[in-house]
Amino acid sequence: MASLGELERAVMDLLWAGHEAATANTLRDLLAQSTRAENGTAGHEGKDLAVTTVLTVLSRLERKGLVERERGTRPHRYQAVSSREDHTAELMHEVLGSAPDREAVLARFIGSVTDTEAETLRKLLGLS
Amino acid sequence: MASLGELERAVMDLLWAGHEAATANTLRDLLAQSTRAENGTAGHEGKDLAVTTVLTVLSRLERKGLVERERGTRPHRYQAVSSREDHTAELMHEVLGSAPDREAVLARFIGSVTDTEAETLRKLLGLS
DNA sequence: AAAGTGTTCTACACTCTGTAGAAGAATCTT
DNA sequence: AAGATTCTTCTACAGAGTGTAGAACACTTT
Repeated sequence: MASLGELERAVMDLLWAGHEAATANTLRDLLAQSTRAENGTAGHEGKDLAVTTVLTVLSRLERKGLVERERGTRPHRYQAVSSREDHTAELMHEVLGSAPDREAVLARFIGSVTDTEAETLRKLLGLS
Repeated sequence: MASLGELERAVMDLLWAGHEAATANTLRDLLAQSTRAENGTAGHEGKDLAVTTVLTVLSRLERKGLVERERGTRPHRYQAVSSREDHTAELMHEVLGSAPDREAVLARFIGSVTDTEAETLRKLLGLS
């Protein structure tokens, strides 16, 4: 139910990062910037997308339930429905649920978690 | 890097379930069976796929690194590269890694885990 | 009302997936 | 060994999802 294209992902990342509601134009600019950053500023300057492109993507993200838009204000403002953390955690549950033997999956999962993460988990599970 | 179509998924499920290496034909039969099962045996009888269809899917799964084939034997035999549990756990890690703040994601994740699962996790982490 | 700004519709190319026929390769039969 | 049978590979196509954007329509502002 959830799988994002590259651009969709980039947009979500922006919305998640500066979590104020943003307009399509703002996002277009931010996208241009990040692309530019990736290519080390040299030549190849970040390809600026058309605003309509961004709008299309935003509509699709809205349809997917990841983005919400304020239709009241004139330049519509968009924002992520849930935080990146919530969304990611939800995804993890979805994946976990896709296997019949969840416990077994958890075992494997824990097996390859970093030490810090294990510590975090212990803390979280200890208090409950 | 991993996202399966419906049929691809069905094939993987079969390979994961009866984890002997299977031939395309066997799989085709099993697929027909499971489809039939789903539709309650009445009319609509499970649509039998062409063997070539199954082979195509298997090739794609091989390309994706999920399936391995024995080319020695004549009817080639296919098997899953890793167990469903390993694969699922790996996927979970992939998802987890897709967010910058893993610890935060883990917190949310733990927050909505069932009691049994929490218990399992505690055991695995050596609490209790 | 005209100009400017923003949004929706429509469209097209490309990739992925389901689906399978045609053609080529290996194996089995007699 | 030739023919029949079985299996695999190539090629193809349709439908969905995604990136991309122009054209047309709607709202604001002056």
